[in-house]
Amino acid sequence: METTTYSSRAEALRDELNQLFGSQERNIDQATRSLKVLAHPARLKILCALRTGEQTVQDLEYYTGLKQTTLSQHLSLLRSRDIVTSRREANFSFYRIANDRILELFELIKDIYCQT
Amino acid sequence: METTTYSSRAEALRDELNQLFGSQERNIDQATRSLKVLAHPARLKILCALRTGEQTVQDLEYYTGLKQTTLSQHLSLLRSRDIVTSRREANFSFYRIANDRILELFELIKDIYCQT
DNA sequence: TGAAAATATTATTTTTATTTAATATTCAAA
DNA sequence: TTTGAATATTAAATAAAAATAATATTTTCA
Repeated sequence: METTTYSSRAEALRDELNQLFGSQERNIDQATRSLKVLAHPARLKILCALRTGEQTVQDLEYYTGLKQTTLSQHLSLLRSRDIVTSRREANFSFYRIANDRILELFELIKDIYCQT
Repeated sequence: METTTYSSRAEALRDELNQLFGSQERNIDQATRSLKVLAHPARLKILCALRTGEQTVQDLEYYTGLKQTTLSQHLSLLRSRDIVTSRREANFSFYRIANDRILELFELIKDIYCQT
């Protein structure tokens, strides 16, 4: 029957293409999860604040106006996706943007959406 | 009382900083909404397919393996955030990446997460 | 030691996004 | 002028993310 033939052709083509960017299936998931973490106003604000260097949680609390517990959850998410890293000194935590690629990505986003 | 003083100082600082990137409040929302739309595996796949030029919905159906109705919704979202544009010819719709900035953003994401 | 400051975690509720399924539109061609 | 192909829209059900609130950890210092 026509429909069966047609859809199996479609499926074959799709499979072929999936194979083509096959191992990228995982890459796409990686990228998706990172982008999801970036895609939140509070977390973008945090990155704005970290743009020029590391900051304490307290500073970030001031910057963002978030309550400690909420901020901490956002930071935890950002850390889990390797967007930021942290170090502890006494009972202060310092956060910074994880690496230059992420900074580059953030700067591009800023350039696109913050035309000065 | 101490707490009141403390928190009002914090608030003042926060307000000052909000004012500092004040009009960016809107920019941050803009960026957030666009990033949210990018942050989905199906929609990233669509962009992969559109990377080299415009495609029909049918082609995208093959590429992504999504059913027509789901794909159409994703395309609608991408269009609503100006990530893609579309044109109609007969009863085919052709989609393409909206502009070079978006393409640039996508390419950077690809570079970061698809180390070949 | 134990109290307090700074930060982190967990559980619950609320909100938002996604999928699915059904239906509608638009256009071409018989 | 109605049939079918291609695409779009809407509504409902499901899943995922966020906010809130309560509590826990970690470290310093009296």
